[in-house]
Amino acid sequence: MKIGTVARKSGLDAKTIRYYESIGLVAAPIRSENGYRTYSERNLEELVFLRHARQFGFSIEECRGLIKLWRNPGRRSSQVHSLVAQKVEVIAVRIRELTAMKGLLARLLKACADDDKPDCAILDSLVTAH
Amino acid sequence: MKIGTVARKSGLDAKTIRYYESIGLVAAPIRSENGYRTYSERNLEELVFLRHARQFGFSIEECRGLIKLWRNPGRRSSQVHSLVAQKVEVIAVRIRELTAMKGLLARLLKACADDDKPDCAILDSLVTAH
DNA sequence: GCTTGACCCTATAGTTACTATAAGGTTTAG
DNA sequence: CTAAACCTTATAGTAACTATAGGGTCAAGC
Repeated sequence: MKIGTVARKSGLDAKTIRYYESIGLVAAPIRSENGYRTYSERNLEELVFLRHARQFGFSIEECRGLIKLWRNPGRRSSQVHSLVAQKVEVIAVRIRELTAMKGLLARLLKACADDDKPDCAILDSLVTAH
Repeated sequence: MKIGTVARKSGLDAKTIRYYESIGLVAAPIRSENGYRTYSERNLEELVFLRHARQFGFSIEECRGLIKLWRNPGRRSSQVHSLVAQKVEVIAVRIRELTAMKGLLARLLKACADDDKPDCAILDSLVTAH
């Protein structure tokens, strides 16, 4: 399989795949005579794994850890559980932050006249406190 | 006021203030004889405005627009209203995305045995589909 | 007069996770 | 034979800082 094919099958961009290789997140695949990267099914599987992990919000460095666990038969499922539980907590915090932000902005929106005059409660709020 | 003082008063880091100046987001303040930046109350007000706008999730470029509006007596409050309404929508989308992510991860957490054995439903899910 | 510590300055590189660009080589369909 | 669709590398750009190196300034205390 050439890079375009694994790109389509894995759902990752070819450039992203080369990038992952350049930072050592995935092993370099073998090359065909003309220098093209040639991927195996196992390579593809790894890329799919990475796409999913990234979609779940894991950073590249966290993905490194996940792959290590995945490749390690001596792992304990509790290790994975703990990683994911932590991630859920981080996401929950971010959601709370964004919800608060949205609430404040929505309040400002209501206070703003939304007309042709320059007076604007939103700008006023930004100058003073929130 | 020297940079350390406006930093404390505005809630921005001194480095951030220099950075904002370097990208032209705020005007360069006058310098004292020894080359130190000297800030006026108006400078401080602008930095406070920026901190608030950034906290509300506006990008640097959006902040540029907000400051322009703020400084423009011929503005219409509807212009500001529209900018903020758009931002609220973006935040709402992000919250929905994160909520979906969190839901999926929480489901995986429940499926994982969380014990000393290597078998892990989370890793399995990452390999196949989500 | 000298040191110490808290300031201030600039310039440059690093961060995250790609994305874009330049400038080329290869393969395949018509 | 050529044009499109691939593939290659190396380098720079993105957002919004943050860190580092390597220095200058200033006030207080001995």
